[in-house]
Amino acid sequence: MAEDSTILIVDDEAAIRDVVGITLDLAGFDTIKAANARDAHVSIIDQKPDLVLLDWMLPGGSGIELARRLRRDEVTSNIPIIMLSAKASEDNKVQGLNEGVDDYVTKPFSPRELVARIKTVLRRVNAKQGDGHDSVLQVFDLQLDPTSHRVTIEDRAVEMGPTEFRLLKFFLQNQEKVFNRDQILNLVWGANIYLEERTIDVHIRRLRKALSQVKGTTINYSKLIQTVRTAGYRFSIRSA
Amino acid sequence: MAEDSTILIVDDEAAIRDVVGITLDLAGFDTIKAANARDAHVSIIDQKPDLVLLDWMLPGGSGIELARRLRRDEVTSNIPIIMLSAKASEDNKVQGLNEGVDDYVTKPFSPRELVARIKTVLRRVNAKQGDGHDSVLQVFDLQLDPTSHRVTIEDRAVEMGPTEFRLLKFFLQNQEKVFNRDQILNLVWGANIYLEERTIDVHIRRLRKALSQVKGTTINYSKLIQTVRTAGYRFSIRSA
DNA sequence: CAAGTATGTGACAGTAATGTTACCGGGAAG
DNA sequence: CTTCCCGGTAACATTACTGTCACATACTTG
Repeated sequence: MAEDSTILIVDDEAAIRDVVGITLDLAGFDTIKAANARDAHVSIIDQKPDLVLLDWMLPGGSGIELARRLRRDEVTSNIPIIMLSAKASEDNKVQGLNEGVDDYVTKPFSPRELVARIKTVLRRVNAKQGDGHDSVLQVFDLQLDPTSHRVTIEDRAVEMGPTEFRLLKFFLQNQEKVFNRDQILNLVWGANIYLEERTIDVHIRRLRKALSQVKGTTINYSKLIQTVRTAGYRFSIRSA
Repeated sequence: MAEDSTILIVDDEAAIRDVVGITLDLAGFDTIKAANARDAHVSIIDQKPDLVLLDWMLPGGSGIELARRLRRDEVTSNIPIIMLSAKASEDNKVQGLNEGVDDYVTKPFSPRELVARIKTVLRRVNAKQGDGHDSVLQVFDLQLDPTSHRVTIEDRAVEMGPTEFRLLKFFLQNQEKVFNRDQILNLVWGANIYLEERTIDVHIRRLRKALSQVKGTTINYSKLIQTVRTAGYRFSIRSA
């Protein structure tokens, strides 16, 4: 079995992150950590954990909010979520499960219980979908490898910042479809983040610039990112 | 998008109403205001706002009471509600969400956050209704794809401006029927906008020109847009 | 045919949307 | 602590679209 599954731990308290992290390490899981909803969302988009352990109480944006957002976005909608909470209230529980959360664990919990629940959820999910996971995304001679976090054109490395990487990955996974700035913000940056929409234009510019780095290619890869006036941006291999 | 949505602001403090009102005005929303639950209810019935911003604490009838009432009445039950509150307590939040409230914003909040949340809720609500709305519209070898925001004739791209795109989409959805300029103005440009009716003729011209871009087709697609003298325009396939 | 009305067409200027550059502040790395 | 990198923003530059006009053409009516 995939005991080397990666779990993202989202909690604002470092102590909890550490305790849970150690528990899961001992159980043979890989762990990533995030202290707030924004970082969590970035990590999820970026690293595609196999499961998210999500605290109900998060500063600057509740966990339930993030859960809802993850469910809505088709890229992240199949990542299972287990909610962590100090509250034993049935109301919360019902609310959480309604949001598409896979399970609900109340603090305090025993390590053994937590691990058991994680395994149960993973088994259930894996049974549903035989997953070919982080495969390399490719368009013509452009390759993006989520695992090694690397982009190449005709086997030559393309330098870009983390945000441009996530943006490109998003586009590669959602080609031929126009997204307005609002959608891009929500899907690439994450929920509960409030930025100027023009920020996107700048990152689009940076991404196009990065793709133009590699000279002498048959295809102008920066042209694949198309502006659709008043509508947003689109990644399309149809241009000529 | 329809940024001309109308928002009803319900708060007993005039200062808050003003601040929020200005914020939403700047974001391009229309606003109505109410100082208490009764006025709010009247305004909602009367003007059918697209969304209600509702203060938690209201004199003579709490906001949550109003929210509950709105949900119960079938006429108002699908109007989204965002609760405003000075209380940061999670309990309130959970209770609010259980009452069918769509989102919950605690004071103090940044204008940007408020606007973003409103947009998110509106998008979610709008998405629910119009999901079969995104199918490809086709007439002979002319295709208009709302998702990729693209028009093709025999798989070749047709360039046109945003207004021409909307116009063509409108015609494809309403074929064989004559519309006068007034109707076209209202249905394509939107209500409460005043333009010279002749403006439409110009856009019709531009659309016809765009459709003539693609040469060598069996069908002259620009001919499908027909002038009906003294009556308006009609999109009809009965002529080719 | 002439006059009157409706629509086609090309050009123009204001403006909205996007492209581009530069700067600042925060956080990580050393 | 300093340095460097990066993300977000603002300011400026550029592009593309919109709406209107003026004139041309077509149709209608008497």
